[in-house]
Amino acid sequence: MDTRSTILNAAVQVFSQHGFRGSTTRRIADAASVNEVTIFRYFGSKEALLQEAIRGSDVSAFKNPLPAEPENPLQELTQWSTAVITHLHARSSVIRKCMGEMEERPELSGNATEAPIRATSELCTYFRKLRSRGFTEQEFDPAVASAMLIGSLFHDAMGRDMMPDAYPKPANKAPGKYAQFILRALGVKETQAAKAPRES
Amino acid sequence: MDTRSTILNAAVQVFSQHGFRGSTTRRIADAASVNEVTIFRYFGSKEALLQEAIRGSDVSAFKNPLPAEPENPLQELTQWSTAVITHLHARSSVIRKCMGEMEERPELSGNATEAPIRATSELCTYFRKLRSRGFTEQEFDPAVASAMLIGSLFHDAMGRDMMPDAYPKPANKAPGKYAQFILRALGVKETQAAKAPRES
DNA sequence: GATGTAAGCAAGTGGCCACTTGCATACATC
DNA sequence: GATGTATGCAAGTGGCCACTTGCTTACATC
Repeated sequence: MDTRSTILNAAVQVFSQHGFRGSTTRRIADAASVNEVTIFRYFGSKEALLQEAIRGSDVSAFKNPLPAEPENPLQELTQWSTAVITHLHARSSVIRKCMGEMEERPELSGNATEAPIRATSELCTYFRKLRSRGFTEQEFDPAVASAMLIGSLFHDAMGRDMMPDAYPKPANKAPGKYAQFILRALGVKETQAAKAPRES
Repeated sequence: MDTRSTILNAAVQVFSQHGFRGSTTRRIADAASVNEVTIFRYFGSKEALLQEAIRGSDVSAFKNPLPAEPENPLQELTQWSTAVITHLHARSSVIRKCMGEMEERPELSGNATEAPIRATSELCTYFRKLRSRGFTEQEFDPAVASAMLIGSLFHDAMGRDMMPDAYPKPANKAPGKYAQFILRALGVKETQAAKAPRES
């Protein structure tokens, strides 16, 4: 890996542990096993380095689309939720730091909102499709359903480490339970969702 | 108000804007309109001041109990959710900072987890009571239901300011919609919940 | 072997920070 | 009027920080 990317990776790692003010150029240099001066030669300033490091990091790069045509809602939604929660949990430190610093330094983590917004709207169209394809038997507001699922996944990914008793166990089954709960509220038939895996 | 509490309040306010490292004693002194030296005379160190300020602040003091005996689930849950979301939203800056700094400085915001844990378990027993009193017509896991409602409220309170389009509108109706959605998944009769307000 | 480039190293600069010290002022209580 | 207490003010100390400068080393390419 070349020096530039080494520094960028180290910067993200240090930032996720210490935040902006705690990410001293010395610490980043040490983490990258690079001379401190090299940082300034490449990026000019700490500000510029961290901006590039975080905006360029994969914090906001979540690519795990829901199927365009729903076939087995429970399975599809469980899989998607699991992917989302895994993604969020793996990045929980950076996300927490970004949330804490966003008001003070919006230019740093400004793009952190893109991913959740996209995920929510993606989920929303999936729910609408469930309805138009006749999977649901209840009236519901897709915006509410998607905000709630995202909220549950987010909350779980951020908080479970600190307060494990506040969430359903075991952790790896939780995404499926959230998905199932949502589908029940939409009136998606249990059988249809439960049987399908055997067919495949 | 006496000098001591003035300083404590100023400390919380500065912390909520700048985090621990950004809360310089000079800034706190200015915010409290007090000489910087006075801070050290009262608290000895910045660390001690912020610890007392945050642990003593009402971040974790949420007192808004659910009724011991459910009568009108939708109304009760809506009211409770509204109170929770209002409380969280009013303190969102401090909460975000605490979340970001908790790993690095657990002694500072260590008690921040108490409130959500208590709220979740309170909610959980309320849901159990709904079931044992025959309000529900579906099987459900109360732990999942409560984690999801808390998650939705938390996510809304933390994120709506930054990405208003990812949440149901209008904001003041959202808590009721979350509550209603949950109750629907539990199979609590719509009529019973919807009519009740007119009876009172 | 000359030249260019990437990186290290040592030292320094000015600024902010937590915290200390010594002294002055105001006020209240005896 | 003396004493104690709460606070302000000015100055300083040592440390860390972002950032700069000047020089050196290592390597690759011509």
